[in-house]
Amino acid sequence: MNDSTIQILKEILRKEGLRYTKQRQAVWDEIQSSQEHRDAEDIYMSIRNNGVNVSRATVYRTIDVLVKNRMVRKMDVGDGRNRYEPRLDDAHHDHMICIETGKIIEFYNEELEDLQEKIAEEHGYILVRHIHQLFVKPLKK
Amino acid sequence: MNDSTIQILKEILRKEGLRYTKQRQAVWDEIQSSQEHRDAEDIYMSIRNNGVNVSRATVYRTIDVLVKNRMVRKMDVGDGRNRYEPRLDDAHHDHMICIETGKIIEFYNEELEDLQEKIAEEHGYILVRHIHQLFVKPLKK
DNA sequence: ATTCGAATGAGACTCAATCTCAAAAAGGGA
DNA sequence: TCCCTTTTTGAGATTGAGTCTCATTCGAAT
Repeated sequence: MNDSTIQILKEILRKEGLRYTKQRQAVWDEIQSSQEHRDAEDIYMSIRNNGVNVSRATVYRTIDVLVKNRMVRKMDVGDGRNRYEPRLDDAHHDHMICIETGKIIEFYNEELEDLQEKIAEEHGYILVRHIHQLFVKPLKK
Repeated sequence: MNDSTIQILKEILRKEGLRYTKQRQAVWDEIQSSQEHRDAEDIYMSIRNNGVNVSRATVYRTIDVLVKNRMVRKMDVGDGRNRYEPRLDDAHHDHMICIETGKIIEFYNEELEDLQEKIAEEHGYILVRHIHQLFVKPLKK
């Protein structure tokens, strides 16, 4: 779809020693087409509905490559199905999940990020990545 | 094993309208017997090795009750198998997981706790619970 | 165009967790 | 204690997300 991200994808595949295929392009196009937090099945079905033949195996395999190369963020919401969202070059954020409506709200807090690195260091470690989800409910009744 | 926690278990079951059985006691005894972060299979096998007949179904069902009643903490370490640890009345803590050794380190940081509540409130929500895992690697080479 | 290693896809497989339902056990009441 | 009703249990079947297999197809370098 978008010309510049096609180049980014090609670059990543080249760097990984992988070939550029229409299936890999289709997976990235599909994830990139929406800012929502979608599961693999949803992504798989959407690609098929767009007329591109692809298998679940390829969807999963491609997502792994995209996650590794920071084009896609993988998030575990605790219901057994991972969700994926495009990263592009946007800033890191965490998620807040409303336990009443299921709504997922993104947030970013610099202080929180710094604090986590500090805590890891205090224990003799360096922070590689983190999982952070706040399960919340609406304030006002 | 411990007399006072038997009463706590009985009280919870009564409150939930559930019967007190030796299987439920055995599951709680087993989880309570160690501070480690164990998976369901491990807990199941240990109970059987102690001579109590119990099924996986019962282990899972009982754990759900214990988690709901805050006697057990369920944690998702991202490898597909949930881990469980006794809560008793001990303070809340989060986890740091070393990606090189698999070691799980517990930590607690007041500032971090406060900050999370503040963030939820800023978005019009009240914090119910949270998932927070830091994936780290050793600092020194 | 040829070549050959990489990629794909259909479906088998894995494995944690859940479900089924007949049989066993708990907890009252008498 | 024995009865009776309801809950609990357990063996094994099932589910479902994700992974693996391997024969076939495809990409791209020459």
